[in-house]
Amino acid sequence: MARTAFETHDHRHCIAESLVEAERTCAEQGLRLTPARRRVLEILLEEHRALGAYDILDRLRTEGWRAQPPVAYRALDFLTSHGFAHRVEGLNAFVACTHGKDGHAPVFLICRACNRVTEAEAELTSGALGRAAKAAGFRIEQTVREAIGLCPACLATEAA
Amino acid sequence: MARTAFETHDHRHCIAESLVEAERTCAEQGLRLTPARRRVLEILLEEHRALGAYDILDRLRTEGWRAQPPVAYRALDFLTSHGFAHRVEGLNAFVACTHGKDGHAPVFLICRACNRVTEAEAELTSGALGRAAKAAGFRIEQTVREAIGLCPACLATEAA
DNA sequence: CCGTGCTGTGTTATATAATTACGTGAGCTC
DNA sequence: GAGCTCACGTAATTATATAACACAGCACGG
Ligand SMILES: [Zn+2]
Ligand SMILES: [Zn+2]
Ligand SMILES: [Zn+2]
Ligand SMILES: [Zn+2]
Repeated sequence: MARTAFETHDHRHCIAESLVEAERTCAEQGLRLTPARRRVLEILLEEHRALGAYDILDRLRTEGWRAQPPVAYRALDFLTSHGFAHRVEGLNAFVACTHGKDGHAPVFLICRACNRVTEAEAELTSGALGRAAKAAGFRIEQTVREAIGLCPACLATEAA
Repeated sequence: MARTAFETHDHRHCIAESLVEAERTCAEQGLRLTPARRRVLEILLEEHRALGAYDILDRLRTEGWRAQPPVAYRALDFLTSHGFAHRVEGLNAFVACTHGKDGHAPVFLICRACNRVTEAEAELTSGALGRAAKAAGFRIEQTVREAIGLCPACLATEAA
C-alpha cells in the first residue's frame, strides 16, 4: 500500500485498499469499526492531508450526522489508538495512517504550502532522540517526529 | 551551560547563566528583553519543565501582573522566535532553551511521570526525517522531535 | 519643538481545540 | 430477564490561542 502523498497515484485504489485493510484488522482483533468510526476514517483517507477534529465534525454535519465534538474525538481516539490514524502534533490535526501495521514510529513531512502530509517509518529509538535517550538513561515509549517545509510540487511552484 | 534536566546540578547557577546569556544576546542583536519578556523567561527557567501559557499567566497574576493571555503569548512569541525558549508541541507548552545559540534543531525527552524535559541537539536534516525528505524531494525548514517516556529517576521509582 | 512611524503594551472579545458529565440503548452472559 | 459492557447522544465546560483596537514611549527627521 501507501504511495506517498507527494506522488501522483490511483487514489481511489489507495482509499479502498486502506479501508479493506482496516476492516480485516478489526475483524482479526475483535475491534468494532462502527459507522461513525468508519466514516471518520473514510474522511481522513479522502486526502493525504491532516484534518482538525472540527473539520471532520463539519464534514459529518454536512452529511446530516447532527454530531457533537465527542463524536469526532471518540472516533479519532479509536483510530489513533489502534494505528489506523495518527495525530499530527504540530498541526493539532489527524491523518490516516499509510503504513498498515499497528505500533510503528511514524515520521511526517508536512508541506506548509499545500498542507499535504506524507508518512514514513522510523525506529522508536533511532536517531538523535535515541542517542539522547541512551545518554540520559531515558526510556522512550513514544515519539513525535515531524518536519515542516515544502513538498516537491510546491518547491517547483515557488521557483517559478 | 546546560546540564540536562535529569542530572542534579546547581540550578541557581543554571538560571543565572541562562539569563546573562539572554541579556548578552539581546544586547548584541538589538533586541529588547522587556520586563514581561524577562519575567516569563525567568519563570520558564525556574524548573526544567514545560509550562503552558496559562500556567505562566497564573504565575504572573499571583505576582500582581493583572495579565491577560496576550501578555503571555507575546512574551512567548518573542522568546521562541529568538531561540530563548521552545514550544513543546506534544504538550502545547513551552520550555526554556538550554543550548544558547539561536536557530538549532532541538530534540526533547519528556518524562510522562515527573514532567521534566531535557533538550538535546540534532541536525535539521538528519535521521529518519532527513532520509524521508531526501527520498521525497521535500525541503525541511523546521523539525519537531520529541520523545515521551520515563526519565532515569522515574524509571528507578517505578522499578521499586 | 513638532509631527511621524515604529514597537511594545493594556484590554476586550472571540476563535479554536478538547474534555467532562450524565443519560440511553443495543448486545451479550448467565 | 438481571446485570454487564461498550458505544453513542447531548449539553456544558475547560483549555489553548488569536483578533482587534487604543494608546504610550521613543527614535528620527524636519
Ligand atoms: Zn492515496
Ligand atoms: Zn506542497
Ligand atoms: Zn538547571
Ligand atoms: Zn521523570
